[in-house]
Amino acid sequence: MPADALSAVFSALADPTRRDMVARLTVGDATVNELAAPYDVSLQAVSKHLRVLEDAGLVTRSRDAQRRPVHLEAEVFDLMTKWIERYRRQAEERYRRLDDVLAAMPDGIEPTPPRTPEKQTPKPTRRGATS
Amino acid sequence: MPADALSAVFSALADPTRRDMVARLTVGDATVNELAAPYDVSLQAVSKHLRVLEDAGLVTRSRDAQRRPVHLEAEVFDLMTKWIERYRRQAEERYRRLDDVLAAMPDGIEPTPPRTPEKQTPKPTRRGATS
DNA sequence: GGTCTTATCAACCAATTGGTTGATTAGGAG
DNA sequence: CTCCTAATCAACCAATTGGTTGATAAGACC
Repeated sequence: MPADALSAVFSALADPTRRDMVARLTVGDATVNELAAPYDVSLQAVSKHLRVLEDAGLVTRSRDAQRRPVHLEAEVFDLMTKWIERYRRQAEERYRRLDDVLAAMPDGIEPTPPRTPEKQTPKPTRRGATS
Repeated sequence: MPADALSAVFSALADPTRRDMVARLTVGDATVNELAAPYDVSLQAVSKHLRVLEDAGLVTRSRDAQRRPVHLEAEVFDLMTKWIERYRRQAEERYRRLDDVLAAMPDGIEPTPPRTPEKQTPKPTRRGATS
């Protein structure tokens, strides 16, 4: 039940069984029983997994008599993809720039290392944990 | 400590503080103290977060006197991206096909709904949980 | 040598998680 | 109405998680 959406999605997919169910659902909607079939766990456990996926917005459930077909909401993937790509690109960009600097550098001079040496932010008390 | 790499990565990024640290590290390597500065938690807590990120292969730590600079390993992102893209594409492909079928359909006939109606897999006992 | 800084290890704690079993709801079939 | 099927709710349990404090290790500084 993490408040923010991104945490919920990552957390939901951190479980191999749940990832497996998502994979299964790309093939088409399925009932809880159908989803449970491959796994050696109780139906209730599967039900719980589905709730996690639902809370994360990865699946929705509709109604068909006493069955509750589960449907994959692929759009949520975009949330993750965006987050990942953003920082991946940023990190790669950084290396590219660093490589350029090193390449352009005449041998023997000190390059001001990329380790962010400057500020040390004294940071107030903190130990008492205000929140 | 999930055994499989993908679970470890997803799990590591399921925490907003840890995602934040990853974001910070795209700018450049940092020491534990530098990483801890923005957060209102103990240094030990940050140390633990870093261990989770390290176990997931998202960061590595080197040595610089008594400092342990943390370095982002952006390649691991690919693991996730691959998994996500695979199933996202699969899901989108499925809808595309479904749309085609519906579009090609003359009005008024029963389209065999996309809800995977066929097999019901009797599945043996199961309730006793063998593993 | 002592002491300050940087960081980890160790024990503990409350909350969450993934699983269980048992009871219950909801709807179709006899 | 009674029974069967599909699924959820509820209570419980062990393991994991994110946090804490206290002690310790490893170097630099004087």
